[in-house]
Amino acid sequence: MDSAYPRSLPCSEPSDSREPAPVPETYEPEENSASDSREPSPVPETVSPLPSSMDLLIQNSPDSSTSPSATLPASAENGARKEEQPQAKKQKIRTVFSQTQLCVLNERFQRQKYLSLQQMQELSSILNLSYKQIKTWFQNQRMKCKRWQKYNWPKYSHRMSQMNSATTEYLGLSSCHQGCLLNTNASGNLSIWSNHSWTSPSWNYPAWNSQTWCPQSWNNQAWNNQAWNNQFCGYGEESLQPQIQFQQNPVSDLEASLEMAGEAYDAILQAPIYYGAQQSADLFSDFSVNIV
DNA sequence: GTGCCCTTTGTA
DNA sequence: TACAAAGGGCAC
Repeated sequence: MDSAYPRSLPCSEPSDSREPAPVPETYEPEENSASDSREPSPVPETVSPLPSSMDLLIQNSPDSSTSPSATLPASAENGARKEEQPQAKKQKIRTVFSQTQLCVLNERFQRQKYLSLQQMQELSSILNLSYKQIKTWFQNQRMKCKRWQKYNWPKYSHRMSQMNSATTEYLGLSSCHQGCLLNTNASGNLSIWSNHSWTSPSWNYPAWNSQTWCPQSWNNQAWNNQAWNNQFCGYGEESLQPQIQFQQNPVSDLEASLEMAGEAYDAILQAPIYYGAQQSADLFSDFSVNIV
């Protein structure tokens, strides 16, 4: 039944939803080719916030859709190159993004649902992910948002006037498995609070149970003002586990990376622009997040 | 021709 | 069961 979502969604897709795409995505095939000039670093084993070793493989993850010949990355590269058996379906590798990666991605997504090629590349290099992964992630996030809105927003638009009940309900259905907070305290420490494994007793969409962490960057007023706020307001700090903490060096690796990007981190600092001064104050005060 | 949307696949 | 990635169709 929900097999077909309207092409124009409530998710307020930017008119330029077609992704600026200054450059054709044809790079994909090359993704694993030597001409990876675009891919900052196919991902070497340099940094690795990556939780799973698989990630390294993905970096070269070929885009079968465009290049059937592009096959197994790294591991198989041993010359074995499973030589794309015409019909050999490439094995899927499920990437498990790290908290850090998710935080940055989410932060970015909150601000921008569509990234240009360059922006994605930036992110990919910062996070040590492939462009394709970034792209896919954003794609998935957009879809998640759409579905979330489609299935849940109506309810909230309804309760707009009933903030309290909306809060309760939202908390009941929001499961931010991937959510996390970047906590920059007064002392300059940056920590990431993750809220893993929150369950959602009452989620409406089957496939959505827990993979939804929907950002507030939608033009949707109701969402901006309520849902997002509520998403966090209800979570006591006890439910937030510090996943990463950069205690001594204010300029942690992550922070440094973000600064290099000049965007992601900036996004954090600019968070208030999404809410009103008051809203952001309320929102963050609940978590003792002091943005300096 | 290229990229997005949506569905399906398949691993963790 | 969650969710990243592949597959297919469609719009521009």
